[in-house]
Amino acid sequence: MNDQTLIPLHTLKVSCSNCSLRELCLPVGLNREELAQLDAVIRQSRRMKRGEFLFRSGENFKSLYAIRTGFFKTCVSSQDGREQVTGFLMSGELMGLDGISSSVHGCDAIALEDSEVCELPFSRMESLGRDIPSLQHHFFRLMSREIVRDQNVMLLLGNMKAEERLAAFLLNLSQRLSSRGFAANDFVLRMSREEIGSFLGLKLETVSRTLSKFQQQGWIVVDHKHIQLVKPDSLKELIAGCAHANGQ
Amino acid sequence: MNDQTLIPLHTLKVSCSNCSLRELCLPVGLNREELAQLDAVIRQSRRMKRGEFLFRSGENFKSLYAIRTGFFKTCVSSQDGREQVTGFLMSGELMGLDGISSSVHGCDAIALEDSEVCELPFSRMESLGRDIPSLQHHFFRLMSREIVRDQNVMLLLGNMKAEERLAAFLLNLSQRLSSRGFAANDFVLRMSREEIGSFLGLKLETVSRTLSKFQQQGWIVVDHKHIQLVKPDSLKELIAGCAHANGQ
DNA sequence: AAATAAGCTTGACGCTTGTCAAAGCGGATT
DNA sequence: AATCCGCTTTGACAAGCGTCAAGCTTATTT
Repeated sequence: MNDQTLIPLHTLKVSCSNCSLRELCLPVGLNREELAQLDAVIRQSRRMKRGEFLFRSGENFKSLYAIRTGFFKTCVSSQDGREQVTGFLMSGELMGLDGISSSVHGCDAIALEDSEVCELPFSRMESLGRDIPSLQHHFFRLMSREIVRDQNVMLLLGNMKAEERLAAFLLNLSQRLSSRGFAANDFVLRMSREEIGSFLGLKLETVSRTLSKFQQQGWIVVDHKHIQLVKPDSLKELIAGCAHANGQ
Repeated sequence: MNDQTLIPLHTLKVSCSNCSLRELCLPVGLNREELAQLDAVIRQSRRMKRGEFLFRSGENFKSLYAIRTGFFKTCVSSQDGREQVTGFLMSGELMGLDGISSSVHGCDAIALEDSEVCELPFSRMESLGRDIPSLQHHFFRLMSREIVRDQNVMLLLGNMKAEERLAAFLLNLSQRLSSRGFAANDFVLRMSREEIGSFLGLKLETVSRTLSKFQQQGWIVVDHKHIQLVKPDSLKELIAGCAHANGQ
């Protein structure tokens, strides 16, 4: 349900020298001068350890963050300690868009593995957008894409049963990983069963049971966090009829 | 969960001559020339009958629509006929933001009562934004606000029980109506029980039963679509601890 | 005005999922 | 290498909500 990358990452060389994120999540089609302007605005990348907060709900919003490498979750927490995971994000995806509306971050962003992000100071990106129309348009598209993603999650949470939710979740991960050049049917989950459950509106026991059920049916192989999709088509059948549920 | 109005509507006179929506959902702080530019871009208002589609999922996206008067729902429909209502929208609120990402509308927008909307051609708004920074910033804020709203709905669907969902729903409607100058505790629902249920991830019978339960407890009075909140504080207690659930 | 349809309420029942509990496993730490 | 702790799995049971069905009210049609 989350893929904000416009160009396939594996087709590009990532320049590690100065963390210019334009290869990762910014549009192609800029001329040399525009790229130079962009480079001047994008800050050095920041390295993060697993478990570290990139930002917290309530902090002042100044920047968007693009994931260079690694894996994050975003979540809103309630006063009594319950947390709702609102997304799992991987390389090339953007975090912090919800902070623009009130100049305060509306969620926490937490690294689920050692990661590297690029900081995009928003007000400078905004003014750069006025000089570079295609950049401005790209930001509107990114924000709209986030809205579409969220609506798909609403569909999932409002209409689907546990098995359908988990199938949609696995297929979405698979699709996003494969678009980044990783194996589509063999991957390692970066999040716990509890975090999956929070995202899908299920309890961790239900997640565990449902994964076991898929395995018993020979559709997947579960070895702790290592997942293999043996019969992805069976998973797809499960969510056939649930439009849009299979990611974008 | 949805209030995209930046200035209280009831403090403003709505100029009915030419549907300039700037009073409704566009920012204050523009000078005379900027307002003239805006007026040139905003199209005549369009009147709609109850049940009419403003746009449909899959249609080409060209414009955003601001509600001048009336009430809408937006929903995504699945292939097998199930529908998920993704929002209920009232005057001053904006529809169509999800279409920017792919140039195709991602949901249906349907009038729930006779309504009037203003069309905002997006590409012209986009270029106008480059000339008027505060307008550009306002659009980013509107889109971000929609993301925050959607995340709150995810929290509702993922974490809350039927009673909590319905309490949050009623209080959110109440708050948005009162910010428009209507009574906060006495209003008429424009949507059916089934549509409420679709939005809240519940079946219509559960919506009906839960409303009856609230009434039995003396918290509300239900007379078909006419709702009175007798003890709104009791509803608020119900969702205390569900952060952000009470709208923005 | 009668007839029909659509929406709403309420009850009985069953399924899905949550809750509580116990035990297994693996990774981290010392 | 041994111990501890967190995560996961699995079972038994309960609760909440969905499903099915009947009857009701209101709105629409003829």
